[in-house]
Amino acid sequence: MGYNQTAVLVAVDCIVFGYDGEQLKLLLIKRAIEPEKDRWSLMGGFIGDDENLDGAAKRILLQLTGLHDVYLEQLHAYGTPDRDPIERTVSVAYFALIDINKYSKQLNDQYHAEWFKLKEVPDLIFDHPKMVKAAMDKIRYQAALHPILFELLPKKFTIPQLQALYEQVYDSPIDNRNFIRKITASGLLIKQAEKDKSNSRRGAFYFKLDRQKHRSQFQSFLNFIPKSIK
Amino acid sequence: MGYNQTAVLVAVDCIVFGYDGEQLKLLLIKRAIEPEKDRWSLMGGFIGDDENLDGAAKRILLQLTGLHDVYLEQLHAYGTPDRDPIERTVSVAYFALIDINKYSKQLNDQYHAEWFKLKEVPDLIFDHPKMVKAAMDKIRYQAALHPILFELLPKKFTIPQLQALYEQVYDSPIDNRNFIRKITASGLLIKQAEKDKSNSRRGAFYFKLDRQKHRSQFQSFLNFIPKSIK
DNA sequence: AAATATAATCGTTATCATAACGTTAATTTA
DNA sequence: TAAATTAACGTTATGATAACGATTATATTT
Repeated sequence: MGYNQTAVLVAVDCIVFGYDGEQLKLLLIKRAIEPEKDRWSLMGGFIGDDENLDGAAKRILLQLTGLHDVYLEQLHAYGTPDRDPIERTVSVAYFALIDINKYSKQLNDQYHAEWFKLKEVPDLIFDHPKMVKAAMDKIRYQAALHPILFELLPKKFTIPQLQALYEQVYDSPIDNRNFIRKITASGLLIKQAEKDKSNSRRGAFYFKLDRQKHRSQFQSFLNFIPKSIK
Repeated sequence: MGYNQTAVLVAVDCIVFGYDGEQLKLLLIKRAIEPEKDRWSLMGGFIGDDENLDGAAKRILLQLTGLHDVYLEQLHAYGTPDRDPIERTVSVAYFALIDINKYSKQLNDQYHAEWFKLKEVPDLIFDHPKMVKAAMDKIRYQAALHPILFELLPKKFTIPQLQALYEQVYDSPIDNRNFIRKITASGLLIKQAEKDKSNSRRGAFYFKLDRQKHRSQFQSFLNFIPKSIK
């Protein structure tokens, strides 16, 4: 029975991005097993017998963050024969975007997970650096055309927070006046009465995302970033 | 030794698109083995022990078309547990864009390969219909932003051929005068002295792709399709 | 009370991309 | 020679956008 072919392990690795309103960060764990024990690594795991790839990614993300209903997207499959020195493993990478404030696990829990600023990511095992770079490239590409970055924000957020997020994703300053105009023109935001006064004297209004419009306009190729960046 | 996990088969499936100057087509084979023997299928195969995923896709494409140096891009990994009824197989799908005229194998060779017009694709096995749809969606997305469709054309081609290709990809008519302007403004084409007189009385000039510019402008988010389609 | 820091609003302009449509040119067939 | 067919060039109005300037609001610090 079967095709009489060499079977290999299939794993899923998750590149988890989070934003705390100020800094865009990457979630890493300290690898618990040999080889490369105690080095920093993406969270991953092998697929289960009754699980599809998306399901495996969801499960791993739940284990790592305690969160259901996270924005998750398949990135790329990696299959160089020697990418794992112990046993041949094909890895399907996923990236996730979450609101750090929702992150419910204790840091330094069983996985010794930690958030790293994007510019301070440590050395990673295997081909994980390549995965992280590919994920950032994809997010930049996607965010230029679709409103995905809202997935990183809490339910209520301010425009300065939103703008800082875009500026970090593109590592580039954005004109505040044009940014506001474009964002408000998109109709995606609903202004709240309340203000966030933690970061300024005047205070910045909170906004909520119009989920209805977000869904319906997701494919509309909105350009939220200035051309000069492209 | 090893991680003591259940191993599965990993295959690569290729969605091969071709253009003959008139029709955009999909290359399919008649499956030679059980299950689903003699039904139409994408060309696929299992990864070799010393092969990475891209390498496996290249090898399969060479077997099927006789071509090296084909435009090939990873599309998506599919891993539903029962997608292959015989043995669990994770498949990494790739799509390829080739000039049909370069296709060097005899049709009805050992794989019983045949070209099908996109609107006349037969029933396919397993989740191959999903893969074909995903590939078309991705090509439409990519072609709206990058000049990938040139990969489908021969060295020398005419503007009417190019336009017909875009019209088929987007299943939508395009204004010829605006199309020409946009294409010429891109600077990607080099006009030849010779004309193709097979399809019209006046004859259409041949053009060649400026490979240098094609490479350097590939990331420049050119919009070759009218907004109305988006 | 004045200075200050951040948020938000309103406005201007030059440039560019684009859709929609009209017109002319070249060539072969009837 | 006229008709038919396809290719190629031209015009214009509209909208998006980047890059600026200027002003107002708010509450804290000096």
